[in-house]
Amino acid sequence: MASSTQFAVAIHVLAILAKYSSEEMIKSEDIAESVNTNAVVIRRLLCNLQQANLVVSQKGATGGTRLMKDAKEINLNEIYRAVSPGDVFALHRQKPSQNCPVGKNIESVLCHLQKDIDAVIEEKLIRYSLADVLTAIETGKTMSN
Amino acid sequence: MASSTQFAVAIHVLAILAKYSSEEMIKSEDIAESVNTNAVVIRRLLCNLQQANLVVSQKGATGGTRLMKDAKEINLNEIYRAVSPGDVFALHRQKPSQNCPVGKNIESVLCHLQKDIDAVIEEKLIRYSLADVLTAIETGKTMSN
DNA sequence: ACATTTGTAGCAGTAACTGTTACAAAACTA
DNA sequence: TAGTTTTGTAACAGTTACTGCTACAAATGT
Repeated sequence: MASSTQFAVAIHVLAILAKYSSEEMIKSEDIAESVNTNAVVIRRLLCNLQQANLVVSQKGATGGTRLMKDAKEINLNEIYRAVSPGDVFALHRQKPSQNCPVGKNIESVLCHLQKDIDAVIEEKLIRYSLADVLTAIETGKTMSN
Repeated sequence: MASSTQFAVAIHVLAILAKYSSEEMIKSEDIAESVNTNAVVIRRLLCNLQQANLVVSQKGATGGTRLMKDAKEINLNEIYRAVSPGDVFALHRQKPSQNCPVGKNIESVLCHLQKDIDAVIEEKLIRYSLADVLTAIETGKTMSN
């Protein structure tokens, strides 16, 4: 799976904002340096996070980005959904043969399974807050729910 | 995410084998027709399933593939691991800056989170058997654990 | 006016997966 | 033994998605 790094980077970005943005707006350039990527990649990601009402950005000379709410009030599921990394597994590319009893009905079963797995991921992620992540980063202890 | 269809196709293939292979070995060509893809794609997948001891194949004129154990004895986690669809989300491509306190420690936090999510998926999948899938396909009822 | 920063379009490079052809190896049939 | 069938595997083209980059308009403060 050529799965996306967006969720990982989003957590990284938000952790930086949680740690520093209460004092001043943080520039995409500075975030990019910590993440070790291009500033445009960060700005693209920040657009998604803005749409999810997790951060606010401001243009101009003194511009930058800050968290829109307290790190305790942001859970990892919100972040996950904000960057919409798609499903855990993909369904058939080509529609299965409708002549085969199995092919005819498997799609609906797989679709339900997909949602089922998605739900357990959500249940897990919702228990962790951005503040928990920051604590784990600062103390070196693992998160536990 | 360009995620793989392999898990979905694997379930499809195994459901066909569960339904039909007790009577005779099933050819990759016939499976491919139901899945609506090329026979080589199916054979590649069957190789993985063989390595996981889920199916047995035989070359030659009367060859084909059949399940290696009863559909009740195969759970979806075994199938998921057999086709190893990678992780739910990817970690950073480029190593984060080790000069930034967040960048320095985030990788280990994310890695733990990855394993954490992987574990809940496993817990969920392990509760469903291939027989459950076949029942859902044949009755139209959704699987519940 | 000028400098700075976000927002966004557009493109190249990379990586992964699917689909296809081709053919060797194995196993049965006659 | 010769011929047929099927798996196993290599090799390659096409597609898709993501990342990284350049460029520039729009906004904002000095």
